[in-house]
Amino acid sequence: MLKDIIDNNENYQPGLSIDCVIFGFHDNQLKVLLIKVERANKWSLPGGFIPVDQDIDTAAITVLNGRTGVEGVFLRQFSTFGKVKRNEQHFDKKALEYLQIEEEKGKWLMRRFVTIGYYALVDFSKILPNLTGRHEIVEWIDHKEVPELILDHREILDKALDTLRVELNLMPIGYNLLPEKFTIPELQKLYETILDKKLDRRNFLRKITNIGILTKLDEKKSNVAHKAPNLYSFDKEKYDEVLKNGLNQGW
Amino acid sequence: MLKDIIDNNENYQPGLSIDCVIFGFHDNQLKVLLIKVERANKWSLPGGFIPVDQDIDTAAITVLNGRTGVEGVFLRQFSTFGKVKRNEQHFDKKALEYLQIEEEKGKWLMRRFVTIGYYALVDFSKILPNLTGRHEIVEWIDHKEVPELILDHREILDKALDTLRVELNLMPIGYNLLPEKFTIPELQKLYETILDKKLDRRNFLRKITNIGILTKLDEKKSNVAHKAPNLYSFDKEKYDEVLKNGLNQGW
DNA sequence: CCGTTAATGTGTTATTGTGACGCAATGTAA
DNA sequence: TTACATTGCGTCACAATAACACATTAACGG
Repeated sequence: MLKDIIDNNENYQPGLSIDCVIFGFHDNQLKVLLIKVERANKWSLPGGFIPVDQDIDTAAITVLNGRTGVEGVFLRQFSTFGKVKRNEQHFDKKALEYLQIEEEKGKWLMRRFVTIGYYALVDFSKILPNLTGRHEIVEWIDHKEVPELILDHREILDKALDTLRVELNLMPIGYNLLPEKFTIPELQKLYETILDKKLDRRNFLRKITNIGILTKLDEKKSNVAHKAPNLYSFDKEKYDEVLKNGLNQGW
Repeated sequence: MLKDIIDNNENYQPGLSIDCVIFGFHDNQLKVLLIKVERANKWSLPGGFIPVDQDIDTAAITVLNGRTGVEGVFLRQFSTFGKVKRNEQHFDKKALEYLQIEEEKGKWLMRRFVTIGYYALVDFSKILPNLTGRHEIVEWIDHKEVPELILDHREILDKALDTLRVELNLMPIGYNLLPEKFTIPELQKLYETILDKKLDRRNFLRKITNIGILTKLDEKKSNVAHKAPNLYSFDKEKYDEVLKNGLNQGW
């Protein structure tokens, strides 16, 4: 796969790549989709290169799709990373040998790569991790327990999380991370997890319902301990409206 | 200049550039620094290429510095633009001929360029426009009267302005756009101009002073019609604190 | 079968923030 | 001196928010 790209490197944007931070929510944890290639001992963000005949946004969708299979999800460019030494010594001679890439062609990989960071919000329940079979492991990992990552991927992940926290105040986020039907406590847990702080149940309910994007369903969650919470869904139409205009007006 | 870069194109990041949207405030107008090269009939944002041995943020500072001469100003990356056709047919044969660039070397320029957008907030009074002398015109232009721009520079400018409007709600902006001493009405005009809407004088005063980043000086503006307004300055220390923590907490 | 337990749903109150506006103070110009 | 535009300060009603009290529900253990 990588070899194919290198061998036809004139078909790809040189010195430029895309890395995706894919967020999901499960078991009251904010998870990140990470991959590990067979030979490596560090994890990395799913990423890819940019065909010269594709918009960068399209290339990002391709990367996301290749890993998750889902379409039409929330995907947003958040920052571009280009420190001089960010991928220095990442592909050394040994690595090139292993990948069966000729030294001459390998030079394409050795230069400084600038990478464009995208973050995605996906419905955890709709994603099959490890759909691979190729020489890599794909796994959802709690954002608080992310192991050492290659290159500057840790920095990229942190920046994505920062951006997500800011955006949480500007737009309704839950829609993309939760299944169609969900409970208010679940939504609150999501907010608490992202913001890493406790919120008051009752005030949260009032605030979130006042936005006017939730539809209370005539249905309760079953098979739960204690009182069964009511189910809600997002009102897509009003949701899109709020998404367009933003939440906080400020001035 | 451009010829030098092309002739030594192996020293620059291929297919990647930087464009800066430089904002200034003067005469109650939000101005943008634009340039026009001699032969062209359209204006463009100041931009440049990225030396392979420079961080992209450093390269952006270089671009800004080359145009304005100021240092240590607010400069922030806001988005990266990479549509396939964004610079199609920008450098045609005629242009290359005019620039005395060989056709072979010119190919470096002909591919799709991805550009990283930065926006800067500078103190208008400290900038000398048209410090050039080279074959280009540098000019401050009211953001409401920006003429047709090359490529997708209009889109880049619009996005910068959108970002600025959002950031205005998240952090204190005025510090970078106004001279050291300023009046509340001036600051209000700045906000009104950026947001393109009228604000109530009295509520604005209350809100802006409550942030706690302004120091009321024992000095009034002189030589003005009507009542002389008081002068203020930013309390750098508190300003930095607020800048770090943000304004609106949200949740 | 019933009381315990740990959740959810609903309501109350005090405080703060915001929008809309009144009015006096100030300095320029006629 | 007066008219006038602009600044500075204050008031009021209302909305938003934080903190908290209490009733309701359903599983579970005895």
